[in-house]
Amino acid sequence: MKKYIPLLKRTNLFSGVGDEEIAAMLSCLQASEHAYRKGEYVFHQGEQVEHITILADGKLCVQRDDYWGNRSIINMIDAGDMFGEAYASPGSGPILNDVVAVEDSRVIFFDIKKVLTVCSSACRFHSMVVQNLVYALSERNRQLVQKLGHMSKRTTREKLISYLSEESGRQHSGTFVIPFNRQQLADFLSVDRSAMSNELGKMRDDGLIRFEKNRFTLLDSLKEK
Amino acid sequence: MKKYIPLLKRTNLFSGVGDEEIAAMLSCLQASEHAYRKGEYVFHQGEQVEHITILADGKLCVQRDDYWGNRSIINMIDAGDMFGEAYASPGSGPILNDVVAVEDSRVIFFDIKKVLTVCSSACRFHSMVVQNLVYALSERNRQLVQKLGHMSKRTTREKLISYLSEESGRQHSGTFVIPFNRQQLADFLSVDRSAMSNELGKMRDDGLIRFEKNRFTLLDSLKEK
DNA sequence: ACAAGTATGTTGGAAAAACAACAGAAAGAG
DNA sequence: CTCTTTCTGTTGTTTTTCCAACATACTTGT
Repeated sequence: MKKYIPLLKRTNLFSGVGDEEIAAMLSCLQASEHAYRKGEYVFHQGEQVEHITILADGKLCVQRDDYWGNRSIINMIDAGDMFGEAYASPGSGPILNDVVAVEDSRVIFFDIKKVLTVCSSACRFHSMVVQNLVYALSERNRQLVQKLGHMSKRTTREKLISYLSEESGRQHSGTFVIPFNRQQLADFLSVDRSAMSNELGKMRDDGLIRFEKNRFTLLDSLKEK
Repeated sequence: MKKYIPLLKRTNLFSGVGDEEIAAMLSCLQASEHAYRKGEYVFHQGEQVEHITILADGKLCVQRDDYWGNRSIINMIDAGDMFGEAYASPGSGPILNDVVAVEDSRVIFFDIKKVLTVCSSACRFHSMVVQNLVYALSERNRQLVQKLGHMSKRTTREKLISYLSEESGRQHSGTFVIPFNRQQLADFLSVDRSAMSNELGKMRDDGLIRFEKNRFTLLDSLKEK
């Protein structure tokens, strides 16, 4: 597990914690790892989650398929991101989504109870981890509210503008890469893929955006809106 | 401020903390209060939030109006609920929503930095409050994901079923009261009010639900879906 | 290089939502 | 109580999305 220390140092959860402390906490928090092939499930909907996890490598998708097969994507998880933290509270109930590997991935698990129970000795940095957890949770919170902002738009075009504008801001550039293919983007925004593809074409014709594959550029005429 | 101790004891944030400790923390966390008339704003969109707050009395609405005047309601806040906690992290940026009193209300403010900085003396229970904060944040998180679940449904009827089913489950009863009037419910689900009203009528005609004013009943024929 | 599979774009018809306008019911103020 | 305002439901029209089917482009494996 020690090979992950450089990675963990750069995560939100262990931000500000030194190498030795992380090494100590790895056992204290009962860290373990597991590899998943593309398409395998890390968590199934309805499952009781008792670990906070960090994605060491690969890419995961938090999604949910309803009874009729309509897929809804909550978000994508990249290397270094934490997930499962929303189930950190006792009595949180089962997870509402599936978490699926969209690339071959390796995941590090931490015992949720150990994280929340400040241990008596050794882990002087434990309280810092708890504080980092607060930060991460509140950030995730704001992300979800932003996503609600996109989804609350009434038309496909408005949803796209809302999402692409946020992504542009987040990446501090008018040109940026999105972590979705077309079907995934449609599932993320809860619209029909073909209709969305159509709308993207119209937006390009209207001189609002440019794109090839996953690289988008917002044009000035869009900002006047 | 001491008059609020009985109320605070029952909040998520101070759960498990005794009267004396709460009294001590009131000054430690620099608690203050403010009253709002119906229609007044507690927070404006774009404002920098530096307090965690608890609603002592009344009812608030977390909402956002876009450029064209379309209103989107994130959630309602009842007495005893906490809000603003998503802005607990430094560098969280400004709040994305308005928080408006929909009834005359009283709000208690706590300095966010004081909550997160464990003080040296006195507050033995401070770390418990931080832990409570983790629980509250993760619960809010799950709530937001549930709301995303409703909004990701494609038709107004599906959104209504999704929301009403959740509310029924939350209140452990097939008959329950929702905290919205029709316009608010429409803004919450991001649909047109008149179309929603229409759909509710059809659902009643189809024998799926009954309702008068804000009291809804889910009928058995709905559960076969 | 080729074939098979996957991703993206395009179209037309069916279904649903948005919008606008209005009528009746309920709530609140004086 | 009466008047005013707000809330809710209804209808018809317009706009948008959904869906299904297909064509083309791109990937991947061999």
